[in-house]
Parts: sequence; C-alpha cells; structure tokens
Amino acid sequence: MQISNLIENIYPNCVKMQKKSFVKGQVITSYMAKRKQICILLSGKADLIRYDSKGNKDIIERFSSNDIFGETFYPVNTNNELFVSATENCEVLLFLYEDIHTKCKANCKFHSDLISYILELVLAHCIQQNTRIEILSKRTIREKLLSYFSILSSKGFSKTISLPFSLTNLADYLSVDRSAMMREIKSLIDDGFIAKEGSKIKLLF
Amino acid sequence: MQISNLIENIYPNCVKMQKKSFVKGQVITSYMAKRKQICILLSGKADLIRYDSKGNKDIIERFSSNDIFGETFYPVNTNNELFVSATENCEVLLFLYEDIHTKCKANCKFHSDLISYILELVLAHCIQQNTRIEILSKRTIREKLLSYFSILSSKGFSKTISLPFSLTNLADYLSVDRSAMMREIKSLIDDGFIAKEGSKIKLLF
DNA sequence: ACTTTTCTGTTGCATTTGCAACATTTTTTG
DNA sequence: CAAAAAATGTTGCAAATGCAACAGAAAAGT
Repeated sequence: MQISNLIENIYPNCVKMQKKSFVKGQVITSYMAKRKQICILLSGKADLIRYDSKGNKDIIERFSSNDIFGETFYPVNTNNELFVSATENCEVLLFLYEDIHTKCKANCKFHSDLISYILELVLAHCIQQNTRIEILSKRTIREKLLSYFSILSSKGFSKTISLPFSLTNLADYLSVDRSAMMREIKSLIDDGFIAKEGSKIKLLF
Repeated sequence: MQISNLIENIYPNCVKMQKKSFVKGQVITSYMAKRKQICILLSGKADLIRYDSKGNKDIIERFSSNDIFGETFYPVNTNNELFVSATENCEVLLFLYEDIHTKCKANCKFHSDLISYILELVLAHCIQQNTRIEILSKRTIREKLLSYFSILSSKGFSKTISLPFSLTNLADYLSVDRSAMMREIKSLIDDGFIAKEGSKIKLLF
C-alpha cells in the first residue's frame, strides 16, 4: 500500500489530515494529556524529548521514515512535558485518533484503507518495541550486545553486520554507559566472540 | 465497544475466528515464522515462553484479560521456539491477520468495527510497552523502582500504592536480581524515600 | 490439617558498571 | 580550508549489581 496514494485521495474529503514540513531543529509536536494525536513521519528524522526535573535533555525515542508516533502511543501526564523535535528536515502527516476511529459518513474505501495502513505501521512499531525490551531485559552489557548483534545478524542473514548507528547511539539504545560498553566490546574481541573492522562486526559464534 | 457483541455478530459470517478455551498448563499457541496469528485473551492469564540454548525457561511476557498477542507482534525466527502457555484457565479468540486485513466482500460494519477494536487493543499494548521501556532504560535499580512507583502513583492519583504483583515478579518486570532489588528497597526506606507496610508502599517525595 | 511450594528477607563476595576525565580521530559546518 | 563539534578509544576508581546460599513466613494444594 502506498501512503502517498492514500493521502492524496483521502485528504481533504473524509479525514482531517495535515501534511506539514519541518526544518531541522523545529518542534513537530508537543504531547498533550487529553488529545490523541497520531503522526506519521514520511521523511526525515526526529527525536521524542523530555527535560527531566534537573533540566537534563532526555531522548526517549528516535524516529525515522515510516515511524508512527504521537501521544496516542505514549503515556502522558500533565506533569511531564514531552515533545518531538526534528533532527533533520521532516515531512509529517498529522491527524487525530478520533477522526479515523469514528467512521466517515460514506464508510469510504480510503478511510478503511487508512485504518489498515495505520494498523500495519503500529504492528511494525510493536515488533521494534518488543525487540528493544528483549534486549534491555538482559542483565549484563555483554548479553545486551550479543543479543543485539544476533538479532541484526539474523535480520541480515549474515554473520557480518554493519551497525545502523554510531557506537554512542548504540550505548543509548542499550541504555548503558558508553565507556563501559566500549570496554565490553574490547573484551568480546579478546574472548574471541566477535571481530571488528571499523563499523563492521563479524560474529564468531 | 463490547468484544462479546462483536464476536457473536461477526462469527462465522465474515472473519474466520475461533473462540477456544484452555485449561491451566495447556499450550495456547506456538509462534510460527510465516504465519501472522493474532490472539485476544478474553479471560485468564498466560505467559509467552522460550527455552534458551541451555534449556532454561524464559518468561518473555505475561498476558491477562484483554491483552493481545501472537506472532504478528513479536519478531519470530525459525531458530527460536516461542509459545504461549496458560497459567490459569483461559478463553482466547484466535484469527489470522490477513483475514481481518483483507476486507470482506460485504465491507460489513462488524468487520470495520473489529479492526477499530483491534487497533484500540494494540494501542493500549503500545503504551504498556513504552512504559516498560522507559523503566528498563533507567541505569540503576533505585531509578527503576522510583520511576515504576511514580508511574503507579500517578495512575492511581495517590501517594500510596499497592503493587499489582509479587516482589519476585516485580524484579522480573524490572529485569533485575531479586535480592539486589530487596536490598535497594530497604535502602530507599532508610533514606526516607518510601515507607512500606506489607504490599502497600507510600511515596514520601 | 498437613505438606509442599512460593514468596520474602538477608548477607558476603566477586564482578560488573557507571562516572569522570582525558587524548585522539573523524565528521560537520561556516 | 580552518574551526568546531561529534564520535571513538582508554583508564582508575568507587559504587552498584548479580550470584549463591540460606532461613523464616505466607500461600496453595491435597
């Protein structure tokens, strides 16, 4: 299914959707407690951000093409402010959950296609979340690294993998201290579990 | 929306659904790589289980009433066997993703109601997953406990919370060693962050 | 009511981890 | 191209954590 087809056919006839562009650094949306907004990132990259009680910037989630986000997916209280900020130029589709949930009068084909499409995106999101939970559930950095590498390896059908992001970001994804992770990577190499050439990693098990 | 209404109206006219009962200990379903099954737990409790390479039982997820699961939500490879086992007597609704995704000929109301209902369940699931990720992302047991308690507190609009499961299960949910968690709970009490009476915990911050 | 299982609570110890601080290399940007 | 910013790599050290092992309390099963 092509989202671009859907958008052009459905908008503005049946669902109130907005397609907006944002430049790097711009705030795409703030999460509001009572609203139920859904956003689909058509292109670009963005971060879900919170400033904690001490004022530290906290990146909660990173979004790229075809990711779906918005307060509908995230628990929002009145006492924590969450917002999504573009880290690259972005194109975003914005609408409200109730506008797609409540059927249009015509019970039109595009409307139900849109719901199916959204369901598909959400399911893909679930799988990603479950993968992350599985990794975060591991008790040691070594186990986290190994299960992350294994998953990448089986996805790419190869014992040699190239990391999709920097080691700094990997440490964030695994939610561990970067220097401790570097130490563990070295130790994995020393113990003969992996070999590393630049950003390519070869699994030896 | 009442799922029971939906089931009685939709079945067996448009979507191939099965409503099955399982007794405690029975296997509800095994996750298969190519299939896309969706299950809705109508009543009872069940665990998503894997046996790791050493044969250790690994509880990946715990389901209760109105939880939605199945291989559609979880990354499945051919080399790891996942299955869902009833820990209490269960009633489960089973169907295939393609059977609801592909619209029925009649484009019937029940069909699209079902999709909306599933979307709602999936969104609830997403919020739970995001909550868990947020907690697992914390670096220390203390932070994990405090953020878990805070979330429970804001959900229940009260500084006094009662844990929804045993301390043993809480340690699993936080993915930390139980004895280390007990030590940290004691230390939180000593430092005046919380007070504890049986399974009730009072936040003092 | 008795037995068995699960849960709670505790401790010592070795290991892992986060933290801070730094030098070097690579990448980005004006 | 030069300057600034980000990423990589490394280390010492204190603190946090997992692990193992145990005893008593509570809950569940027969």
